[in-house]
Amino acid sequence: MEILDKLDIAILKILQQDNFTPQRDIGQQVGLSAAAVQRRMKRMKEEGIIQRNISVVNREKIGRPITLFVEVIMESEKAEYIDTTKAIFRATPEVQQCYYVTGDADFVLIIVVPSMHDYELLTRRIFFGNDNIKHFRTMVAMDLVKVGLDVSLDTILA
Amino acid sequence: MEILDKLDIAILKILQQDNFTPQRDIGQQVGLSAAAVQRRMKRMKEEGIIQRNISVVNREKIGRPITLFVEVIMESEKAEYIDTTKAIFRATPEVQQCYYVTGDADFVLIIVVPSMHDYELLTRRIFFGNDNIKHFRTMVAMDLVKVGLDVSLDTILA
DNA sequence: GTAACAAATGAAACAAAATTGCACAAATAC
DNA sequence: GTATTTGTGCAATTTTGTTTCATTTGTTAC
Repeated sequence: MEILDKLDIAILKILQQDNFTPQRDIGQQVGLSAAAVQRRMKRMKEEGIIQRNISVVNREKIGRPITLFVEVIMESEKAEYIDTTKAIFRATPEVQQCYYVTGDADFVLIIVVPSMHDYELLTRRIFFGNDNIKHFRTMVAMDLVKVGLDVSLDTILA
Repeated sequence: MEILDKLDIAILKILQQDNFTPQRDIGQQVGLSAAAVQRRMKRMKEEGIIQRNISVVNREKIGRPITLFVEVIMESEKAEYIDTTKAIFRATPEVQQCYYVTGDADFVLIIVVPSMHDYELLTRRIFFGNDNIKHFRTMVAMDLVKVGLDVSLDTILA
């Protein structure tokens, strides 16, 4: 099976909000037994529909209050250089998210650091230390209006 | 208590990767009993250090393969207009993330949709339908190089 | 229509994990 | 020094997750 039915989606909606919800409670909400919920969760995990199960840590409370947006423009878009740069971003813990994009920029990064000073040091390491980077443009987040990895599950028919 | 010690951080590191790890296993890895792990998890949850516990759903597998970056520039930065716009973005399920930023743009959005056509329809609703939006600039993600909400916990002393 | 089959389910038994109570040890306050 | 607070491990208890199995549901073949 590869397709999701309404029950799967109802389960995912709950797990996307709180994956510590007991299977019994989920079952009650969606109209299934706990065993059925458990089997569906297992299947969706195996099929990769549920990618990960994680705790989200509050960045402010642990001393990383600065969130930054960075657009990176490369000198050359040769696959080799791009791949090297991807690997660097992937390996840098302060880079929370990295997207390779079309449009005005080549990469878009979300960076989380303790202070602007730390960001400055980071730029020296990962931007100025990389000859293939032509230019980068930084924006500082003032308000984390909405942060999550939720996917809207409303209009799914599949 | 408000401060995190080394054990808390070790626990968070594990939970950030996989919050289904049994407390017993966590305890073994960090050198605590399961009960102690459980108490620390409870405390961190209550203090908001652990913000949420969630499942991450694979966007491709459920028919939402398009990820977009949008920079939004407002006509006016009056608090009233900004707040209204924040509320709209917050309430739009396709808007997965929204940051209010300084710099060239006012908002940065990450949007997840089934197709470019759906994006076009969305832009009509949330951008063209909003007089306070002067301009927006879209970039299309070709590769989700790194996606997560992880916060680097390496250099914490606190 | 009905027989045969496959897939998914619920209930119950079972296993594993989380939670709580309690006594004790370390650190802090007085 | 003693009292107090805080955190701990262990063990008992409770809750949750997992497996088993008989039944139901839905489908296909005849």
